[in-house]
Amino acid sequence: MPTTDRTVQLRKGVLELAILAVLGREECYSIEIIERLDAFPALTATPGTVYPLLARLDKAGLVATRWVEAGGGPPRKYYRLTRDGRASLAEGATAWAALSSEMTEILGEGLS
Amino acid sequence: MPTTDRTVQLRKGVLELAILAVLGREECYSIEIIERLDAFPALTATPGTVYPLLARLDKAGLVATRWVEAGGGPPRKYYRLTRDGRASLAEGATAWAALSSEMTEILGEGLS
DNA sequence: CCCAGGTTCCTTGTAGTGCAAGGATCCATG
DNA sequence: CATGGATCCTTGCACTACAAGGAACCTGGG
Repeated sequence: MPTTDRTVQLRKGVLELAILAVLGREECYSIEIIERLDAFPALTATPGTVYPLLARLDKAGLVATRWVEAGGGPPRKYYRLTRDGRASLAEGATAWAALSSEMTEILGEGLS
Repeated sequence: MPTTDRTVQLRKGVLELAILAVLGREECYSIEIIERLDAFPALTATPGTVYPLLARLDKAGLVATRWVEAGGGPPRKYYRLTRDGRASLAEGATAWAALSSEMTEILGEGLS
């Protein structure tokens, strides 16, 4: 699915939550995160989107990082959730559930 | 539910679709739209958000407007969906369904 | 007659987000 | 040593949500 203008707008603010979810499962470095997201067509993101977002999460204390040497390339910066990050993920999942359920309802009414 | 920073971000781009859905059910004027949205806590919007959004929809040809005299106040500007607006609502509903299903999946994986 | 208040419309300025484009660094290989 | 791949990051633009505030219209009381 191409990145239409609509999906661009729909995804605003959602990517942060998606990235927290990816990191909730496993510690990852940036390009790994991008690849995991790429498995979900509606959540595909480019480095230009992901890097600033990770920097924001780091600054906010939701993720922590460590450098890991990698054979055949520069070291990789691994990101993992902090305690605050896990709490934020849980909160976000709740907020998402509410939004999702209300959108389903209003869309059901409107499409009649 | 207060308008936390998270819900603000989650809603980006979603309000347009919600408004199209409201208008899909019935022709409304601005304040009526705001009231309908207010019935959904995660979708509450202020006039400062809704007016520019309606202007964008009008400019894009997704809605059409007409003035209706109202006793006890200034005339009301009623908005209704155009054919393009209905098509956009249908497209948006599809995009939303995809996003929603993928978010549910990735959140399920991440919250383990 | 007029002004106070409710209803409706709209604009402006700020902060936050997604993204394309491009640049910098490190390592292995030829 | 130069080329290429992998990894990291920054900059600038367009778009969105929102708070704050302003303008026009009508009714009803003094």
